[in-house]
Amino acid sequence: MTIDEQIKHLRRGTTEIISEEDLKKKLSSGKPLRVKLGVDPTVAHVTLGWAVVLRKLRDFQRLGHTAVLIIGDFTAMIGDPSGKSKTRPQLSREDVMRNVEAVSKQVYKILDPEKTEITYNGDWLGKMTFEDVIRLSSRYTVARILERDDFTKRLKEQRPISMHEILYPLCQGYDSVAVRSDVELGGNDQKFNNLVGRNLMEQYGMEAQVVMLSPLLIGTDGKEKMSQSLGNFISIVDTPNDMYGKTMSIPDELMENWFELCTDVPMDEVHALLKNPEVNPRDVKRRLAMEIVTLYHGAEEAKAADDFFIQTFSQRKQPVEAEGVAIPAEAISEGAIGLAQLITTLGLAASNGKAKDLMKAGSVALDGEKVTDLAARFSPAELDGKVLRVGKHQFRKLKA
RNA sequence: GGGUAGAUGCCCGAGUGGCCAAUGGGAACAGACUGUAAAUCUGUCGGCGAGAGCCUACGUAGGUUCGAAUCCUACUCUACCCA
Repeated sequence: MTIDEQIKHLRRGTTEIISEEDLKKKLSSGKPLRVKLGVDPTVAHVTLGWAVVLRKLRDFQRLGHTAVLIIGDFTAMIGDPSGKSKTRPQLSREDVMRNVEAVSKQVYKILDPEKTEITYNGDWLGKMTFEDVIRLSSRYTVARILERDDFTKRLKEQRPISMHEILYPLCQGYDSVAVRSDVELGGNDQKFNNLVGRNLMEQYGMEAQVVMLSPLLIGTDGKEKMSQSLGNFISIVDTPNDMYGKTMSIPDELMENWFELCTDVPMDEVHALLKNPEVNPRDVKRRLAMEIVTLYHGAEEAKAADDFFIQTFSQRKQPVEAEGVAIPAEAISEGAIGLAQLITTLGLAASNGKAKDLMKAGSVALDGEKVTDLAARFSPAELDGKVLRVGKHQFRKLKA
């Protein structure tokens, strides 16, 4: 691939490259670049939104470059103020470590472990003395920090900005210095932080990193950016059916964006599909869902998820194979089982009250027959082999 | 250091002695409709309970009262203004 072809390829799913000239220069040098990505361990899942940048990172790896993942174990204790109108709660060390463990496994579903370096920014940030911190802070001015959108906004709205939040961009910027990054990837909301990295590197006499920004993926609610705190996310370790189903639930308008950011389908093809009046939008979305499931679970699972969806949602049939579960002992009292208890203990509803609400609403069925009698009780033998449906989505084959 | 305002359910936000498990909006969940979604309409939306009902909740701890989210006292926390 020529340099221009490489750049064209890398440009997919980015909104801004600062600067493309610099990137070209670095790529032309022929040496493997160190491509930095900061990982925020405040969450326990790699979401599709996050996968956008991870996939970009993988693109670099395929071109022979090194991925430098920085686990922000230290910065997580501050909480990135990006895009937040509120001060974030600070996480405890244990929470952070638990997340790191979960996340670092998931990351390799996308990245090539051979070309990945994992570092923890606590290794350098945690060792700084207060004097070091003061020296670092002296390299930046308050005015420049406050330029940041979210700070400006909060200031104007008279909402609080804590001192530690002001230090956040400096910490992240210093990470770039510490790992000597050539390129830093990030979501659009990271622009400010990443640019601070560029500035600081120059201050420390290094060549400034190139900053590549990707748009934020809108979540399944179609409104907010995908994030775990909002619950509008798809995890890359979701089951194929979940992943597929959640994808099908996104608003139509999001499809193009999701194709670009979450799949490798050529955009010409996507546009053709979307423009063709003969094609049912539902089927375009099925294609999208299949592509996504294929990436994380393989083509076979994707096909199965598609079949499952068509049967249970479009045709409203019971799935051929519902997930089997044993009837938990806690649900049985005096030899019989109340459905509400069963639903709750299986985790299909948050409480008995909720389970009963669902029954009243007619959304609970056994083998296709609605059960609305709240007092009804069943013996384990009666339930054995039956398929319990709760809502449209959830099916369980019961085993006594 | 001085002053002012405030802390209510997932979020916002009403309530200012009994009619309050707490108006309203949003979110969420379910039902109908449908092309999957969206939109729309309907219902639900603290816990336990088949139900009657019981329990727990309005920053924390006490107090007044037959009765408090509402009054009093102390405390904690937050924001803003002045220095």
